[in-house]
Amino acid sequence: MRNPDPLQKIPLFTLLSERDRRKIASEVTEAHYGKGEYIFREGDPADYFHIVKEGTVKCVKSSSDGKECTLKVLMPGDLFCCEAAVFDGAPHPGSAQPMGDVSILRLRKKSYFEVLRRNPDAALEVIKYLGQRLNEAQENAKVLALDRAEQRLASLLVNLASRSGVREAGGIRLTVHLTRQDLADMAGITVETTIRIMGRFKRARVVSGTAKRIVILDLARLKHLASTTSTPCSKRSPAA
Amino acid sequence: MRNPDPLQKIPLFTLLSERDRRKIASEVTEAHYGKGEYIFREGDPADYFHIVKEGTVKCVKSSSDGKECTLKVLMPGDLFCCEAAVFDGAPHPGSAQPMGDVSILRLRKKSYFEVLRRNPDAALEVIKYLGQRLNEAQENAKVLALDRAEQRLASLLVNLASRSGVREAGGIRLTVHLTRQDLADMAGITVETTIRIMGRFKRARVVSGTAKRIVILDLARLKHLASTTSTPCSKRSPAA
DNA sequence: TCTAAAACATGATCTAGGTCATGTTTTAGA
DNA sequence: TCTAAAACATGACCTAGATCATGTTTTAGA
Repeated sequence: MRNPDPLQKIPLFTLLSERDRRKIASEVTEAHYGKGEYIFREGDPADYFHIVKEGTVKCVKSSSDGKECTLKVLMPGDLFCCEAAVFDGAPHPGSAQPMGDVSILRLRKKSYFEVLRRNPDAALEVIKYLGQRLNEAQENAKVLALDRAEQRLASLLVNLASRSGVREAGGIRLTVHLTRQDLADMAGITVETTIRIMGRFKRARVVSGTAKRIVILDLARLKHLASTTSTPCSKRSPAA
Repeated sequence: MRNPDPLQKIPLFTLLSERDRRKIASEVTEAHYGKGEYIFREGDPADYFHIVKEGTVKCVKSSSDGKECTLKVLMPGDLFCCEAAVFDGAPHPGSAQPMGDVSILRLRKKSYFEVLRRNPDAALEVIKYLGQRLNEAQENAKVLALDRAEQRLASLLVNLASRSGVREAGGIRLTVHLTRQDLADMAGITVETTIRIMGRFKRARVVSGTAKRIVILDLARLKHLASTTSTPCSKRSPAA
């Protein structure tokens, strides 16, 4: 049984005319990937838009000397490769890797642009979306440029809580599964440092759990830790 | 004597119909700022697009504990505040400061969006532009996350060379005037470190000069320094 | 259920680059 | 042209966090 309009719920497609959306939908193809594979690699030609249908995907960039950083973790509904897809002929500036089993919808970017030309409201929506992404990217750059490890990790967890957190007895659980290594790659620090800081957070009852089940116990405290260098977590006693 | 169509040469406006461009032009107002002033501050309401007409402007973000980082230096023709301007009602996520005397054109964002709705090609152009900016921002984040001070500074200088460099006998001179502090704020390092590294670059005949006159003498070498951690500048002898 | 491979954890160093202190040089404006 | 304020420069020191080394615990799949 095929979904007649798989794009209806994806923000960037809802504003299209129904006719155009159907047209686009008929051109969308679905693909599946597993851990260890690449959806695309840095330098590959960028002819498609990608949409996460199920699972999570990470956008990765690597430096010339082998190190990697994760720019963003994408969840169902997120559109990706938008950075590259807007250039004509330019290759992907980063890679996309599944973090487990995922299904991806892909759409030839040429088709999408044609349709956007006929749907100005949708085009403005895309402008808005890119503006938000740009904003996030710059906020991220600020954190990387100015904050120290503990603050970076705290900021990251706060962001993740709002993007993938579900309320639960005693805290906010992250639905994305992130190992310490994943967190490290996102915060621009090493695994060891991440483990140590997460250990402190744990002892202070700010977060709990590992990869499969990370729970934010004290969001307020975490926000505070993200925004000040003056009271690092280590200095405080583990809750009276 | 007033320029009848000041927007004609600005990339994001050339694709508008002449009629719309004139309409927009009639709504554009010009403003002047001097050193030490703010064009807008973080948190201010963002109702306008801004275009640099003359001079240079820097986009700045500051962390909660006072430190500042410079996200980008904007030159004549650059459009800014695009990050914020796309949200409805959201405030500016950063400040804009002139780096000397500047003239700025400002345009109510509502007007621009109305016009974009009627000019799909121009809207796609904006999408493209934002995609590029997003790309730059992510590239920047990568550098901040993975590279060390020397590489960051080298990358920065390479970028500046391509954005504001003019060929000159013996090298590429930067038309923007940047103090060591400015470079530091862009690279996410301290002034002292910047001065020391620039000193090394100078001794190695890779760059020369200060603020008013920075010249890149050896772009190839600089590119190499930007992309590898294995042969830092200090280790090499200052050219045989 | 067992087992190998991930993931998590912790301690012992080491160092890039931050911080502080104290000049010198350049620049701008009176 | 003089002078105060920026900007540039350099040394001494110190720490956050990287690196390396060596476990333990958890997870997945046979």
